[in-house]
Amino acid sequence: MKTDTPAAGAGQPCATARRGRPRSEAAEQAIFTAVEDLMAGGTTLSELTIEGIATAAGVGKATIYRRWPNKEALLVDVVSRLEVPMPESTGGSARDELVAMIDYMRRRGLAKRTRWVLKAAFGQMHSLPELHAAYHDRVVKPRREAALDLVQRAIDEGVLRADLDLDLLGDLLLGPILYRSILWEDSDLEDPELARKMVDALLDGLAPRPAAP
Amino acid sequence: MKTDTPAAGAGQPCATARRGRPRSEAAEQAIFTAVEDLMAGGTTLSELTIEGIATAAGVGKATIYRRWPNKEALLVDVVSRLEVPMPESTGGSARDELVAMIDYMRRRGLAKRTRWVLKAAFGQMHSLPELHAAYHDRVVKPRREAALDLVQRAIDEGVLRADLDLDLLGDLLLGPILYRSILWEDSDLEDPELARKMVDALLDGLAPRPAAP
Amino acid sequence: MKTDTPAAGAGQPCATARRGRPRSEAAEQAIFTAVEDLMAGGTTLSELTIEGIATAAGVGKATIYRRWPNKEALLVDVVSRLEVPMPESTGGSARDELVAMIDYMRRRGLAKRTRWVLKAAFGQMHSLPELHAAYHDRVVKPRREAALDLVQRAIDEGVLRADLDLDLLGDLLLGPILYRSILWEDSDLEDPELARKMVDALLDGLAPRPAAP
Amino acid sequence: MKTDTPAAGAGQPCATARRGRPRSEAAEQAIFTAVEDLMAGGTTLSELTIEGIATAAGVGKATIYRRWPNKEALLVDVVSRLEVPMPESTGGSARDELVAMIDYMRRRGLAKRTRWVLKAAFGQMHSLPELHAAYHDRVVKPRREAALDLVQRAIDEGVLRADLDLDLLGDLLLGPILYRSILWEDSDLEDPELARKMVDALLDGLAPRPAAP
DNA sequence: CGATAACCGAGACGGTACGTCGAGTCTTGGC
DNA sequence: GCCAAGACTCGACGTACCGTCTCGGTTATCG
Repeated sequence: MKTDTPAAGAGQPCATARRGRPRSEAAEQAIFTAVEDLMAGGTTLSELTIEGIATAAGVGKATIYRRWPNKEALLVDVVSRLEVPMPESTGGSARDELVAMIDYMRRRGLAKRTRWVLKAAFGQMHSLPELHAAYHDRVVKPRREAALDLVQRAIDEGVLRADLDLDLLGDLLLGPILYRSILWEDSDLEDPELARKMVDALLDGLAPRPAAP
Repeated sequence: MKTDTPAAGAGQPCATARRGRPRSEAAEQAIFTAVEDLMAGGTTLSELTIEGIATAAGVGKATIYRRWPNKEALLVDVVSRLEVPMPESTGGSARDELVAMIDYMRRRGLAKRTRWVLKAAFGQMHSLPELHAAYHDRVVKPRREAALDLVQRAIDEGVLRADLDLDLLGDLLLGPILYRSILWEDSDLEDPELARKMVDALLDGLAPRPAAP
Repeated sequence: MKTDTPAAGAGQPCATARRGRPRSEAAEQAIFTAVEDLMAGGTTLSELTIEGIATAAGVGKATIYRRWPNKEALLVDVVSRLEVPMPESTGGSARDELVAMIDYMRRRGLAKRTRWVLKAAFGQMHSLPELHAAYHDRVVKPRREAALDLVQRAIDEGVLRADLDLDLLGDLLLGPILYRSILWEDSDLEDPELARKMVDALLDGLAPRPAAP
Repeated sequence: MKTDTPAAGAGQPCATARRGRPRSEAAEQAIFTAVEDLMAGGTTLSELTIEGIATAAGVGKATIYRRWPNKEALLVDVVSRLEVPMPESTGGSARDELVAMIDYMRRRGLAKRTRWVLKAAFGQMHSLPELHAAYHDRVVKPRREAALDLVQRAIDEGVLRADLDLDLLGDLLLGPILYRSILWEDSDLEDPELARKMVDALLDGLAPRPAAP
């Protein structure tokens, strides 16, 4: 997803020639890099200051405030940038793709560079409703829709039951892995078979099966 | 959970009578009430200042700092006070108790006065690492242990499969409801049958069953 | 006083035709007018910003900086432009011309459009040392020289005593009216006879004369 | 003149016990000293920043802003503090006292530590009308009144003519020395006989006297 | 019962970061 | 090469809180 102007989700190409010096692409890049470096370097969110970012990026504070109204808005964009796209459909079976999607989320939760983003996304976001909404629109909703599309396909292919609510199915499948990603430590995500185990268990059911006849 | 002395988990009973004026119980109560009121009134964690709390409580700042070393410590206590205990075991079937536990979490997510705690716990708390850790130790972990005890009992009773990892079972059962509590809107929790539907679906499995022979 | 090129006292006539678009006379005029309007409108020197001038003049900041290196230099030119020349010698008696000179200063102190210059000259300019120095060289000094020339002529004509220091005489004559112009309110300058009264009193002496024999 | 609270000219002793920690006398002193040191050390008024003062005084910015609303207000107080009282009446002849008063102003204009104050007083003051008024009330007016009292006494003693306007006499006597103090360089004030010369010239008159019969 | 000690509210203290504004410079597209 | 517009870095502005520290005053226990 390309987003020319970082602040607005729906960037209008702005055919009418804008006047004045254009915003520096380099400065923007430097700001993003500075935030990522600081966070990757152990700075906590509450220690992360605009002044610190500006200094680290070699940029004036005004250059930051020209682009984002406050720290949170900047973080939303940093987060959006870091969120890598979900894997394309492999064309495999719906069951395999469910495993792939959950495994992608597991790996996303492990990625060192983006892990703090995930935590922050479910964190600071709530402080600023409109920004939380923006993040929701740009990151959460598309993913959930993709996930629900996949769930629907699984139903169509007979991999999932058709008698259950679509939302319920989605939450039952995604809730556990997201819960682990956000709340628990990395160690809980390290098992490479985790996604498959989850799908297997969910599809087969958690109750013991009577012995097959 | 004992919380006699608010400052620390391990309160010294202080049998040796201390001299001087004792700390005012009323001031303490006013502080707690002020924080709860502010948070319930829409204040976010990052907007919540010690000065604001002191003013709202009609209390001097020093009176707060005399009891807690910093904002995080105060919040840990506020949160601990609000978290109501999980329901006692009803002695019913393990399946019913699983439903009861999940339903308790659903209702907890709906409770107006404490909802901010839940959201903050998974959200804003990440920016206050000590608060997050303390909350985890004092609230999350005991509950998870209680939940896992229940899961183990369900396994023993033959309600849940014995061939699955205990942690995995816990996450598959609790992840979806917590995910909904934290991330989505209240409307997603309003269905009183939600807990039962989840347990039914999880136990029976999400895959279609072949027609019974 | 020549002020052909506004940027510096010593303007190069630039006979060699310079290439490119010539500087806009209109822009320059707009800048001068904007400064005068702003100052006449109550803006103080410290409130007077280059950005404000540029906006008021409908001009880019660079257009200002292309002509003057800084705010002080611009103000020197604005002030120089406003200072109207002293009246030519009327060829009358030295005493009449002294009265005329002092009366000119009185009227100058009353002129609405330029009064701020006078106040600023003795006041706010001290905070902008270069402006103050330049104003001194280009406005104050020539006038003082003209005044001292007149004083010398008065001595030669026997109107003023020859046994006094020239500078002292100048200050005794000019000090009072300038003092009033700068420090006191306009009302103190409204008496049209003020200049004559001053000269009469100064020449006759402030001490009572013994009754003429 | 003692002024307990520096901000207000007419300090009410505040019999009603004020609560909270009282303002630090030491901090106030440090601020005054810092300003005086900076100015004496060559800092110009426009280079004088609140942050610089705070740093030099080892004081937080808020401690300054708690006392004065802005830089100018602070300067008014600094200036008022530095203005030394006029010399007491010596009981000598009115003519000698006139000389003494003018000589006091000459020396004041020479005093290194306070010279900048004089310049600033007639400078920045105009920018902020109400502060200019305050300075006028607390410094200028009392002095002018003292001067006019002296002039009146001189009239009564027959040292000055009775047929001239009191204000006019005051300006003719004080204008020249103030004019020199404010506008010209130090060199013009160095002659220790200057005050006497001025009074002599003014009283005797600037016009040549016919030879006494 | 008076001394002593720890509490209380209020609010000033030295700091740090905030978000804004202006200075003086640079970079667009257009004339 | 000038023009308007507006971005750039830099640094000061005045505000808000932090966590600490006096103030005058209150309420306990101890001697």
